[in-house]
Amino acid sequence: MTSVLVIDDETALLRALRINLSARDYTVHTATDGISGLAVMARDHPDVVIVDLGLPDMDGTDVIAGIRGWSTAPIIVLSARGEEAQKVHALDAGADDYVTKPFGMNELLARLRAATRRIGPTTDEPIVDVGDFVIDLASKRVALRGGEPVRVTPTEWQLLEVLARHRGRLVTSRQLLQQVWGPAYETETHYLRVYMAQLRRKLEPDPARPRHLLTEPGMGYRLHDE
Amino acid sequence: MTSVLVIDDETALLRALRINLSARDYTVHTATDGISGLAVMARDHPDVVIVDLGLPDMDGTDVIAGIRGWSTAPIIVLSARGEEAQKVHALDAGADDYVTKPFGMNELLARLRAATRRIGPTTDEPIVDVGDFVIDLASKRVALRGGEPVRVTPTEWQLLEVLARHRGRLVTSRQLLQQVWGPAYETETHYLRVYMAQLRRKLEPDPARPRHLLTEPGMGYRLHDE
DNA sequence: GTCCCGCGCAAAGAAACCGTCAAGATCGCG
DNA sequence: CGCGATCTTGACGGTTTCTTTGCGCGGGAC
Repeated sequence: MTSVLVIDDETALLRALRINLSARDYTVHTATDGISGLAVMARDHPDVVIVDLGLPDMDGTDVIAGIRGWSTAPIIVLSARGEEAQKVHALDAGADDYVTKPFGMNELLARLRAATRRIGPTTDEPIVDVGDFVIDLASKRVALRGGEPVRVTPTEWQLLEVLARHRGRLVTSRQLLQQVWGPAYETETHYLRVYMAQLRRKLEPDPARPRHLLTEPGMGYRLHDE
Repeated sequence: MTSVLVIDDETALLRALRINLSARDYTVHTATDGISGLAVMARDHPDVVIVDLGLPDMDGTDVIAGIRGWSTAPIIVLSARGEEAQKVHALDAGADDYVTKPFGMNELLARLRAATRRIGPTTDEPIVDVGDFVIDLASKRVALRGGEPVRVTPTEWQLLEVLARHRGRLVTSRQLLQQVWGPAYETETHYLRVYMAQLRRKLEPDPARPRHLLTEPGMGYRLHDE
């Protein structure tokens, strides 16, 4: 999970950001002045920093420089003043982005996504290990426990991918058919049986008694990880 | 020296940027539409891209997506329209920054510095060694294991490069066609077969039974290393 | 106990896909 | 303008994959 440090002395804005960021599964740290902002930065090592230039105790660029002294975490600057010289100053001090108030929350969130995207694939866990076989979602590959790769057809892979993305949870037949074959095939439950059998034959140690590609009678299927 | 690609159909702006960037020791490439922009991008591999959203031939976000398919170079978007939805759209497509016209040249230059500063300490491995041959992405060269260089045509190279940048991961036919031939060729899968055969003839020890340029039937191709 | 529906299994024809060869078409260069 | 290299396009056979069909099993309803 990505953590964000917000340094701003406007408590209203601080609260708005806390609500919006928390709702999107960011961990939020806050500070209302430069000194404590730097302290929180040093203590919690957030992944991204959002800092207001108009802090009561320090000049904003000094805060940026203080962070840049030892951290390369992306810094997004907020400012009520949009003068070009100030933007240049802040960016050259080490800021990654500069947003002028008033700004739209969606824009800030998009810029935040752009900043976090750069710091690498901290995003998802693209490998699902269920015990007897391993699904690599990024590479689109499946391998048995021993490491031996397994060839799966496009349809088999799509089916497996949907199940893997819902690992452990039940996926209804309708959901699977809709995702793999399209909305028009919602009732063709027979396809599921055929392809599920093929996947089991390729992946399960004992296809007749599946341990991971489980049937939930009358409901759907579930990828059980061990 | 840092190289910048500017994609914009306003020749006045293009000239202004060329002058300003050249004066600051950037190498400047230019293009006036999306298609040629992507072509220059693929050919010259600039370090940073500045792209106008209002291009005559393509939607700006498609240009961004086309670049993001295989490159992580920073992208700065220019736009006459400053609507929030458009900003969000462009940033989520892969842009790093969004500047609304009219903008100050100093601000743009500062944002450019911020963008290039980030790619400074990149740990990119520009050489891909798959065992039987070696791909040098920086100097655009391929050589067999023995060191003997292999001549590849421009199209062959582009194809190989996309695969190399996704080394080990599956790349769908659509992705390859879009990157190499352009978005209009997404369905011409025949090209892939012809060129993949040529690459295999040149690079694989046994072209009939490829060990690295692998086909994933119905899905795409994969460059298998080691 | 019997019926019936959902499920697993196997297999075969149809359709889509892939590799290969080779003949135009096009481009760049001298 | 001519030439070679490169890119496009077409045809064909072999293979993989998808769809469809049929059959048997087993559990729950009655």
